[in-house]
Amino acid sequence: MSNPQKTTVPELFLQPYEPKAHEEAIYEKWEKSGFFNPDVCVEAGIATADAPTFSIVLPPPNVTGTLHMGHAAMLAVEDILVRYHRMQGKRTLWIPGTDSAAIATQSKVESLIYKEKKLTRHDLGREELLKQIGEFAEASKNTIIGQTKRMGSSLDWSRYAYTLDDKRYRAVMTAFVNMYRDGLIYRGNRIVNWDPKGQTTISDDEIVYEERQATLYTFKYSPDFPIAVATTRPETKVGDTAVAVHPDDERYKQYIGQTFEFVFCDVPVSVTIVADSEVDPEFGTGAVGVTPAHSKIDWEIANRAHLTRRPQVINEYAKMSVTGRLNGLKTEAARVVVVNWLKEQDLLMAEKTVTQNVSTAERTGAIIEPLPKLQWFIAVDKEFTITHSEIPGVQSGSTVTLKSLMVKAVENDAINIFPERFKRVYYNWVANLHDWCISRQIWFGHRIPVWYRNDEIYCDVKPPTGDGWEQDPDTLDTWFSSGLWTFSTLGWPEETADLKTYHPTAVLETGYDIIFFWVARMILMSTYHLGQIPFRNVYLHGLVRDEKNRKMSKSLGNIIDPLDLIAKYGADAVRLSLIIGAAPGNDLPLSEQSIKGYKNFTNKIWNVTRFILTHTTDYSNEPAATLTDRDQEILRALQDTVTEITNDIEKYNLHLAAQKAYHYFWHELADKILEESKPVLSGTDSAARLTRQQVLVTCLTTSLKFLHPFVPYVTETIWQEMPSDWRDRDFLLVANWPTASGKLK
RNA sequence: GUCCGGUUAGCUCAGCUGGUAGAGCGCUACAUUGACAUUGUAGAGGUCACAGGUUCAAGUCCUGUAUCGGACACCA
Repeated sequence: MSNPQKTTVPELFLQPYEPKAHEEAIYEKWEKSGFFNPDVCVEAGIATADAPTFSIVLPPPNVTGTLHMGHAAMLAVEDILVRYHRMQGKRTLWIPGTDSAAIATQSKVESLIYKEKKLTRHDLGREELLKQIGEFAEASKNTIIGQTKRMGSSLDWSRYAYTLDDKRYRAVMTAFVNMYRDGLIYRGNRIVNWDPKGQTTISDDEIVYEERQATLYTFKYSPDFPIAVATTRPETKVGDTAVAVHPDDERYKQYIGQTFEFVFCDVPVSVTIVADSEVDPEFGTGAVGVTPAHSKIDWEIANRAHLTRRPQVINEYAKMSVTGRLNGLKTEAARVVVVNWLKEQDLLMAEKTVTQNVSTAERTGAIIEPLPKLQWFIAVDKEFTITHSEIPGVQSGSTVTLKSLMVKAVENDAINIFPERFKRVYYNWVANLHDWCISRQIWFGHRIPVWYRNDEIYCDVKPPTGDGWEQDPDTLDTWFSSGLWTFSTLGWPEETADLKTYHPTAVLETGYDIIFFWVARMILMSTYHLGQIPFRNVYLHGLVRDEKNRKMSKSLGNIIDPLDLIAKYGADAVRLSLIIGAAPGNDLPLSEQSIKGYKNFTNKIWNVTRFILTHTTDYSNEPAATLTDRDQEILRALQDTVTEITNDIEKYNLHLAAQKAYHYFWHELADKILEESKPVLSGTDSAARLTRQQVLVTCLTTSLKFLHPFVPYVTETIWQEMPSDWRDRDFLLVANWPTASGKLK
């Protein structure tokens, strides 16, 4: 028979729970345990060597500064998933990393240097600028890692990756070379989005459309020109080479094929009338002035009409480069000059105010100037043979395009998206996708592995031998390397054990605003390079807004620093506030008051523990008398709660799971069960007293387990203080998740 | 133009496969040196935007209307 162990209530429970006093120490203990690393868990027998795996790569924060609430939400969601699956005994891996974020970081550092020293990157030179950016990135990286740890994130730091480190560099170079050899990366002279302020090309996704008022001018090129055209940009008309009309338009049919020569505002211009069925005869005059060098659509019209002459009349600084009075003027100034000239010549027929969407660069705010440039592109519509495919619905050896791979991976439910409605958004984007311009005229990033010598071109991971080779000066779009992230972090292109074990990853969790930039590109890269999907599930969280439901922004001054909140209320409370009430894909307003409420909850857990410890100093876990009816009822309710929470987590309804865990613990266990247990515990029926003690201990340990993914710090702090025979493992971090059926202990 | 989402308690939002509504904060009254005032008990407060429809039964499914918001595309 057992000797009831005599325990005492640890002293720290006599004080209210103070997160600050415990959180950092607990995180250190976790790190020291090594259990964030699945290899250690296997060695320690916590996970079996053949246990199922669960892996997530952390969306790497940019090394541009510090973490914001969006990052905090992301970390909370991912950590909950990871902790849950780790407790399920899976080989669970969550890989941390940071992103060099090419343009974002370079422009930030450039502006800092300019503010301090009034120096530009050209004053510093490539090497010096890169050195300073490197230092900035390093400092920023350390800040971010520190903040990430404060949130309680159980990341395997031994596998930390940085997009510019040596391993990732190799991956990026290899990816480029492979795609180049398959003909999927090509160099082409095409209209690109040129950012005159940033002096670089940008992708379609880095454009922000701004609605502005503009004037639509209808005019004739010269007095004897037979067709009037309309434009909001008269200054570009000096670069026109054609007027396109619909082939069936009776008004203009007779002119098709004719060429007209004239001088337009000092510039000699030659315009041919061409037929193009894309032209809408109902719109405007039914005729389009074609400026092939300064409009994507016009470039394509010129292609279809086989027009080879495409004079560039605007340069990289958004200034005119032509003969005559317009030369050297900025486009806006040139527009005024041209309009005045049209008026003088009596060629202007109408002016109309219209609202139009102006393309601006997301990063610099400059108005995008479409320019023809020799750049590197990824061909998304080009057919090729996929040698190896594990993608459902795609046979090895079949003919595919990158676009078709991107569609198939989602279409066949190989990849699930939560919430599902974003699938449509995804398809929509893929359908509208054009060849992706991947070269950037900035210095910070992965330099393109291509060298030139006279007419020779060399592309390989390693530089060519011999003299006279010059490397392409451009770097790659940051999303090129980000697209490789699920497998570059696992050691690709080496065939590592990690890659075999943890890819495809289980979940990709990120904000819905980043689905195109990143999610789509990871699918592209992974299906092409590995013949695998990058992840089985996509969980999209919403934007964190302030309590008035406004976006957090610098200009509104409503940015909340997660670290301030953690200092005030503890990481657990911050995590709960970012989960409860936040359905996937929906924005969530963050109010400090609710965080305060959740801090109270952590104290509630603390005090329930204290109560149970106080009443179980003579506790014995020997099976004694049979459970009372009420005891059994309590255990059944506990069982049901475990089942519901487990199901909700499995379905990625973390907000429901957290809500239920919270509600059960406070309003069932604390408010009802504890209250009604008081007379039992102080009563004379010793058998009933003993079984109730056992039931309460079961309720507590089980609750700590299912609460742990949500509020890891307070639950682990308590776990560490509990009598050892109440625990199945020394760390709650790796304790066994309560089973949904069977006995609870 | 195409697509999508919201409209539920004073505020901010949950509510999965349909069964006479929930949380946090706020409000009212009472209690309390008793695990916890970072508290407890009780309570007020909602015709779940509106109108039709399906159903024994509809915030929950269907149709339409209003209104707010978002994404994408874009024509000169």
